[in-house]
Amino acid sequence: MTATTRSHGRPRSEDARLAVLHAADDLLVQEGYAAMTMKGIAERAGVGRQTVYRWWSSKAEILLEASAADARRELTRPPAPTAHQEIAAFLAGLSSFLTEADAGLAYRALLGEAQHDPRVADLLAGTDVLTEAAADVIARVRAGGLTLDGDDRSLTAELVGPLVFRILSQGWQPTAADVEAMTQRFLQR
Amino acid sequence: MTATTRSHGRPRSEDARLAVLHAADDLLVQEGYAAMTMKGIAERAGVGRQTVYRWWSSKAEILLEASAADARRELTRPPAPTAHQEIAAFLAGLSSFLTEADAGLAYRALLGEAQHDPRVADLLAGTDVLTEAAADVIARVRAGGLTLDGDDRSLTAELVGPLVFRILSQGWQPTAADVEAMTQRFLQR
Amino acid sequence: MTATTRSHGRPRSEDARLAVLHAADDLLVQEGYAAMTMKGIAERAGVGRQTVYRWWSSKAEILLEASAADARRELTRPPAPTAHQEIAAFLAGLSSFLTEADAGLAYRALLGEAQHDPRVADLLAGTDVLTEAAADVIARVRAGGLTLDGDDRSLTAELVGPLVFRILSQGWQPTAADVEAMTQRFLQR
Amino acid sequence: MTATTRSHGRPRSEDARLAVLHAADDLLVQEGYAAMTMKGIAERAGVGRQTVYRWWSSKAEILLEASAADARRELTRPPAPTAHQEIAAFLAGLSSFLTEADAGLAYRALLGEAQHDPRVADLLAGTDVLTEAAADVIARVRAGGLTLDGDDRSLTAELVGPLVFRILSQGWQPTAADVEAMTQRFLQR
DNA sequence: GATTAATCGAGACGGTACGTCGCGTCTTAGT
DNA sequence: ACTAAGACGCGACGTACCGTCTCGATTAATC
Repeated sequence: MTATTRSHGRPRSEDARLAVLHAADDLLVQEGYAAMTMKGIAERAGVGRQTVYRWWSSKAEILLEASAADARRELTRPPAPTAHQEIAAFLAGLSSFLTEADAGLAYRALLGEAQHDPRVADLLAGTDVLTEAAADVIARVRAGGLTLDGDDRSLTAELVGPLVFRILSQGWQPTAADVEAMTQRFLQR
Repeated sequence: MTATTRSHGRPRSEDARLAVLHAADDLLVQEGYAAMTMKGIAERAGVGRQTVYRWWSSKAEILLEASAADARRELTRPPAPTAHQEIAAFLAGLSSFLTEADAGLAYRALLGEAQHDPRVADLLAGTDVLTEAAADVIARVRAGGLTLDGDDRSLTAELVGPLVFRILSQGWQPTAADVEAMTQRFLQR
Repeated sequence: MTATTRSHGRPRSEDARLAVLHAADDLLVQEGYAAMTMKGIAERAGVGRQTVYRWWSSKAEILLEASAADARRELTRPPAPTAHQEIAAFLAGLSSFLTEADAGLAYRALLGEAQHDPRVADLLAGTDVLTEAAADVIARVRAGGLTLDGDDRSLTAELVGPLVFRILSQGWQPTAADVEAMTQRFLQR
Repeated sequence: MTATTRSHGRPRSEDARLAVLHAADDLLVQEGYAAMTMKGIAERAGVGRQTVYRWWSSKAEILLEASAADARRELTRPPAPTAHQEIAAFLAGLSSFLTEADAGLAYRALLGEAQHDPRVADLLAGTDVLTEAAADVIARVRAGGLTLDGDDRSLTAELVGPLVFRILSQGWQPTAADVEAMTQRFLQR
């Protein structure tokens, strides 16, 4: 498919691409969101500014590309024997993802930006890693024999919504007991 | 308390204060978050920029002051006879608040900014109108005789979290049937 | 006249104005015309870029304001007893002005830029210090009793044109003898 | 000499060379000096940028090559019977060359650039078409029997300097009467 | 005819200046 | 003391052009 677009000209530099993604991630983690400017990213990456603008149209796109793979990996847990363990492990992972992981910081920044900028909202609505990961867990639990009524969308929202809301709005840091309680509540239906 | 500090000199202008609050709200609603700059607010309010900085230290403070009262009013519903109606009315109101109301737009903007800026996060953690309104509803339902196990924080998060998450992350527009389903799910415990 | 425009707001900073003019002159002399960028001027002057753009619309305007007074001073010679001495002194001064003086470098840069940019051409056509200085000399010589036929414009062009042309196009460095010869030629009419 | 260095490999494309020269000229005339960029020339010529840089090291070189032949042709007049006619025709031609002709525009641009850039100054000092054409006229007039004292350089500068200076510095548009007057002045020695 | 080598077009690369905009501060005159 | 006005130093914005560097494709002279 990309082979059809084989054109002349110097090919895109993979080095530059990776340098930009790493620079964006580093800036976000080390200097904070405000310091993650297009100019700053380009300079830290040792890349021309035009090169950044040529391939990404906003900070959000860079951040999404920089963090999506990490986020997916960090939100994925090996299968557990029981539904309870499955859910509990997922919620614990989600909690540390949102409060500690670099990719989680990026996810929160993206979700935040989406409230300001409709273009980012569209971007995020297309590929929401968090919802995807939750849907996977739901599917695995169902495959394990447990009956859960409700459509997938609703269930994923019920699984992650309460935890995400408390973290986003109150900066909550859930304890192991909190996670256990949430797990029981979720399965109590 | 301000009365004790009555000093001589020109008193603070209430006109200027209201003009700033209205200008901020108008800009957010009509021009979007990006256009809601300190400079723009001052100009639209017909107010000196220093006057803005003298009384508010950030856009978030202005927005909070401009929208908190409206948000509280819009999220408050008259008591309903049954717990089911109570919850359903609240969720319906919350849904339209977040997707249609000006104050809801402001709330989302604040929640978004809080993911980028710790100072805004603190501001919001102190007075989260959404959590407060949900806690009121929970209290009313309990006063109505229904037993709900779980602490208030957990219950409010379970009440609003799923809906809020789907709206924030996917731009969801819940239908009446969706609200009814969520209500039943919440009460099914 | 400016008193009528007395308005509110912080008044223009004379420090900033002078810093910009000196920075422009320094850059031109020390680093060359190519280094005399708006950005470079602002940085060397320790001034915001907006401040430069607020008061001058182009490098040419800055350069004109920075060099006009110096140019006028350097092209003005004390009255001499004879017409021959008057002309010779002026041509010698003009020669060193164009080939050595900082203000002369600025004048050449402006004249050069005028060939590229009609706006600079208009600027220069309005106040050409070189023509003015030559006209003064012509007037003094006439006041001294010498009859010179031809209108002022033509005479000034005949006085300075040959010398200027050779300097601009060939980078000529006239000797004392060259100046003497030009003087005799000019008066030989 | 280039013939001896005939190596194998693809030979230089004459099409590309002409396309570049025409593109440069077109851009200067139609869009102005500021639009005559290396990038713009290459694009308009339908030529790779490297091809331009391979054969010319600056815009000035392109412009010189693009305009020199035209300039020479336009400044050359057929011999006239009298010295007066010879000079008058040359000055009239020079006037229209500088104020109307495309090649004249290129010449002025080069002369202007030479005031900013020493490399262009050297380029122009080597082959100044205007001085050459004037020298030819002087030579013809002398061959016609008229005695003109002064070396060639001085005479050519006296012939063209006044006119060129007024055009370059004031944007003068000489009339036929002006040219006639200049002619008489020049021959009045 | 196959190989070789310099050229061609295209276009991405790291840089840097452009002119604008918003930041938060400051300095006026006026109320 | 507070107000509106507006200039200040600062720095990011997104764009344009700089001159260089790969690419695949051409085009002769040489093998």
